[in-house]
Amino acid sequence: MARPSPVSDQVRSLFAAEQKHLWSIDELHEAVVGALGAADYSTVFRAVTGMEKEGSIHRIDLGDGKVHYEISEGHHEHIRCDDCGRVVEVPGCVLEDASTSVRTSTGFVVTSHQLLFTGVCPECAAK
Amino acid sequence: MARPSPVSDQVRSLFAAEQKHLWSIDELHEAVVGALGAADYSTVFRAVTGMEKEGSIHRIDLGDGKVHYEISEGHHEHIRCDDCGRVVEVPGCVLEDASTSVRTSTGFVVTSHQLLFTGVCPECAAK
DNA sequence: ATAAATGCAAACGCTTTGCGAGTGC
DNA sequence: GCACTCGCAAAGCGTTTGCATTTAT
Repeated sequence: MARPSPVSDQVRSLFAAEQKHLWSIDELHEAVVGALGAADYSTVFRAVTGMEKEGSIHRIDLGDGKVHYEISEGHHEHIRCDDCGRVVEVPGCVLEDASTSVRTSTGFVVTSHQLLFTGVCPECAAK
Repeated sequence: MARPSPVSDQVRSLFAAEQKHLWSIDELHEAVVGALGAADYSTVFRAVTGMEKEGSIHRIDLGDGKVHYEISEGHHEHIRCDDCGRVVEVPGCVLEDASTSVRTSTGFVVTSHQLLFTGVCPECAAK
């Protein structure tokens, strides 16, 4: 019952690929165009929002006015360079049992979290 | 040399007030209009961006597409209810010495961070 | 006169949606 | 024929900016 969907498929492959883990819709669009020759931004957008509803990817807000998406497996945090804007993944979860302490202090049951460090990357520090 | 600036002053008072610590530009605008009778959104916007440059307030991104601002003193984190969207401040910094561990794992020197928990607030859990 | 604060309106950037056309099944 | 994907274009929405006006010094 499903028709071939080259654009959506390509978006999925991009997320599945190991090279990059954090994508803006724009970057995805560019990559899809590069791979398929042509693709519409809105099609990429719909593929992405579909995947988000499925739960296979989720939004990451880097505070730069653009929405980013990341594959759901392997939760982790990010750190962004104040200078060049580069974003790097912070291996491991820095917040192991913070949720219980948050629960006692606020009464909220923590379901998820998103942490963004900012700092200066080695390259920028070297300048 | 300075002219009276009722709008900017009002914005500053709002941040100085203890009642609310997290403001969207929209909310600030509404509050200023309520207090002064009239004020332009762009004027509030300019007051806010000025304060941000001064360093007296800083942006907080709650991932809802709007920019929020918060007074700089007393760094802390936030938790937002998945259900009703309510945002509550998490007392204390949950990340005491995470920065050194981040530094060893990524090489970045951490200058700041922003953490957003999401969860379910007591009221919504009661439903 | 000068410089600052403000209001108004339009531009902008990115996200989101409506709709019609194309196409496997 | 049907359901689904796609492309195109426009609408939204919040942020940002240009410009003219007002006003205290």
